[in-house]
Amino acid sequence: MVLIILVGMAGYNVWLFDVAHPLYTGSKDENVCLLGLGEDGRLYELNDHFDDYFYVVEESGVSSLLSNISSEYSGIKISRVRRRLFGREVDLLKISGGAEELKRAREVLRRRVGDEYLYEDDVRDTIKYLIDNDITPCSWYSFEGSKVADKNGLSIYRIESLSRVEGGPPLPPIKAISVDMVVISDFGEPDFHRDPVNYLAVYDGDEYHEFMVSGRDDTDIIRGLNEIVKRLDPNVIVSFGGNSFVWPYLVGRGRQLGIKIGLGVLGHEIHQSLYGHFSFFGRINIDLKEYVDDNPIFELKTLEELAEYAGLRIPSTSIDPFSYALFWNDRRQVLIDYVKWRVMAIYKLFWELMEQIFSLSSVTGIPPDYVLTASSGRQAEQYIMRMSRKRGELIPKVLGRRMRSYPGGLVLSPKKGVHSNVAVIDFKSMYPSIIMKYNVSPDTIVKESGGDVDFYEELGIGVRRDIKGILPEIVETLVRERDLVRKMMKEYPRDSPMYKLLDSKQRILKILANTMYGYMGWIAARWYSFEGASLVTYLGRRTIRESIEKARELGLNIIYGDTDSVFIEYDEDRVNSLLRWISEYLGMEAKIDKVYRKVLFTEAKKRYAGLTVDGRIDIVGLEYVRRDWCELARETQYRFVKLVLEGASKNRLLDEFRSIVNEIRSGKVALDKFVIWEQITRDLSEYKANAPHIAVARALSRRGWRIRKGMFIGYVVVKGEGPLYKRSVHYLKADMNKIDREYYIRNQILPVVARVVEPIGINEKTLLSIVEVAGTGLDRFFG
DNA sequence: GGCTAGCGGGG
DNA sequence: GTGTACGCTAGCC
Repeated sequence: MVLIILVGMAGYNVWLFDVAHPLYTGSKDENVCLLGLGEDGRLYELNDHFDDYFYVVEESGVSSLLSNISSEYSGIKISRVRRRLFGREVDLLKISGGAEELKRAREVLRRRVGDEYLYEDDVRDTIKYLIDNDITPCSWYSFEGSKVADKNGLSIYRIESLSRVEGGPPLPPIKAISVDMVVISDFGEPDFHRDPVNYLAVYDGDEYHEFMVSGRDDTDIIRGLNEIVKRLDPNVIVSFGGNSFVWPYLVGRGRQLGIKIGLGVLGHEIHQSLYGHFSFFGRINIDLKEYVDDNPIFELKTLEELAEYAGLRIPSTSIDPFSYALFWNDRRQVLIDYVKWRVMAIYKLFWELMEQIFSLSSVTGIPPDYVLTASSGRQAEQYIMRMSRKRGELIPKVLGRRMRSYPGGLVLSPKKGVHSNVAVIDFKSMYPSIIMKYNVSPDTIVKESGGDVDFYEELGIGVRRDIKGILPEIVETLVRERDLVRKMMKEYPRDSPMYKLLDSKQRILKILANTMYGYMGWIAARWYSFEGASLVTYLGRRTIRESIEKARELGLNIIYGDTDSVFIEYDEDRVNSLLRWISEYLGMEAKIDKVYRKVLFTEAKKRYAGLTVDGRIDIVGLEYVRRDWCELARETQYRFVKLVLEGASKNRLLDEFRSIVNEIRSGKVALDKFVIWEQITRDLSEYKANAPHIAVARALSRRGWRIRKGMFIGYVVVKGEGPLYKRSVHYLKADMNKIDREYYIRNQILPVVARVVEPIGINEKTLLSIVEVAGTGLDRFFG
């Protein structure tokens, strides 16, 4: 890019959303392009030239190799540069040139010198282009350039200058459509080689468009999709499960029928790209399944859960994909109505979540097209890559590491029982604070003491003080940015689009700061540091231990503690002096997070229930919050927690237990309350043990279903002989009359109730005796 | 009873 | 494919 303004050039504001290789160019040297939307919603392709490059460490023989390479490939340029790598200066040769020559040069060097001497050859040119020019997606830029062409709604320019614009509108006008479909098979999993798309639905916010299979011929569906996308010309195509199912199926189906899936601008064919996401040229592909998949508030990762969370209407009938074939054959209209609900919900959810997705993209620098596909580790890494460039540091490589684990947070054994008036003290962003305060970073870690180094003898790890590490700098930047964004938010009404955008942004900045420690301890991270991660947790343990010692010294009664929190019997003055001490002597910030009027602990760590001063019930770690217990058990535990915290008598609790046992035996409890959900976490062939959900998954697999990692298997236990895995059946195949109610009473209800009543003196045997006599008619003589 | 496999949620 | 600590059930000997 040059900064000369030529006569006859246009200058516009664009909201950039992607980087790619151009579809149309005015000259051969235009090899990258930015895609953006104007303030009027017009689509721009902004072409530019970018010389890709990589670095090589100057080892013996490299120079002669390079002179051979440069004489063989005329486009190659070589220059000497100095960069930093993990805080140390290194001299390197920078090799740049056209894609083809560069690829050949890389191959020669990899073979002859070794991969470990090359740097940034493993970073995509489009990514480097964004980073080197400090361009972040989902942000406004003003560009100047000359027009190359105008193609049916796509304006193509050659960029001459580009500069960031602050204070523009939150977003340009955006057109979105949602897509969902029905595919079925006579035998388990639909296969695109064989099974047509039966039904496809598109919603544009105004009209519902549907396409129906004709016999077993779905060519009109595939063509219809191409045509409707061309006609509606959306900027965003949103789906739920697009990257994992809809797009690969449609691409496969199109190949089978000899029809291109031309959903990109000007009919450009969709293709698979980074992290496996599908890319439509000029349009943003958003798959909302990826949003729920890495958000722990969603238990089963369904569209219904997401819709409920956003306050949308939930359909009266939800249909599991396992039952699509059944409904298609017997109750087709019900299925079609359900898909109609889905596609409309997907559309509405995009507008609800749009700000979050675009903020995540603008903060991390990953285009919105695959920012949700990228794992949180990759999101953090992309952010670090930008910062490293600004600091003149190389992007390191991931080579030769072995798995090692290190100790984590400190957890105290709780004092069993029900405690009154307990304050929960926690450290504000403990790990990010430690990273900043102690300068812990992959580039500051040393193994020897001496010089300007803080040395930790217990670990044999030191930290340089002469430079500020990249992670501390990043965390500081994130914290500072967040403060700024929070200040800006105050200038907008709470329901304005700008407020929503800024609120999403500040949340993402916080999440990103909290991710940095985990990132550093992740073996696949470019900036992996085993020592750095170990030091962070070590300092965390030291901080909490010292705080607990001080609290005891002050005469406070410690009930429990975990990693960055301490539960203390609340004595306002002494707790306040503890907080002051933490601030003054440890240089860390701690606060009272909440106060429990009552809190119940068993002997176990990481499991408790509390009643807060404002009347809310918190349940942590207990079965109530776990999906691998049936809903009946979870609800029952909640009732007992509430009773115990409210001070119910033992007799009252025993009566309650008796009545639940009787209710289950009466057969009045609905089937879905007995379903236990468990996740498939690996390939079915890798399981060594016989577990119920695996046995059920294997049965589904035999019936033709592809069991993928991440799927949830819902099953119930039925009457019969032998181990559980031999009498567990998929919930859709279960018969209400065959439910083993005694199993549920003894192995689901009894333990979860016992857990929360034992601390107040009711033992499991007492409950068991109720199970054994209740319903026999003798129970009224006992208790 | 002692051990392992597997899972999920917490900080 | 961010991290470690932990509790618990079921299967198996």
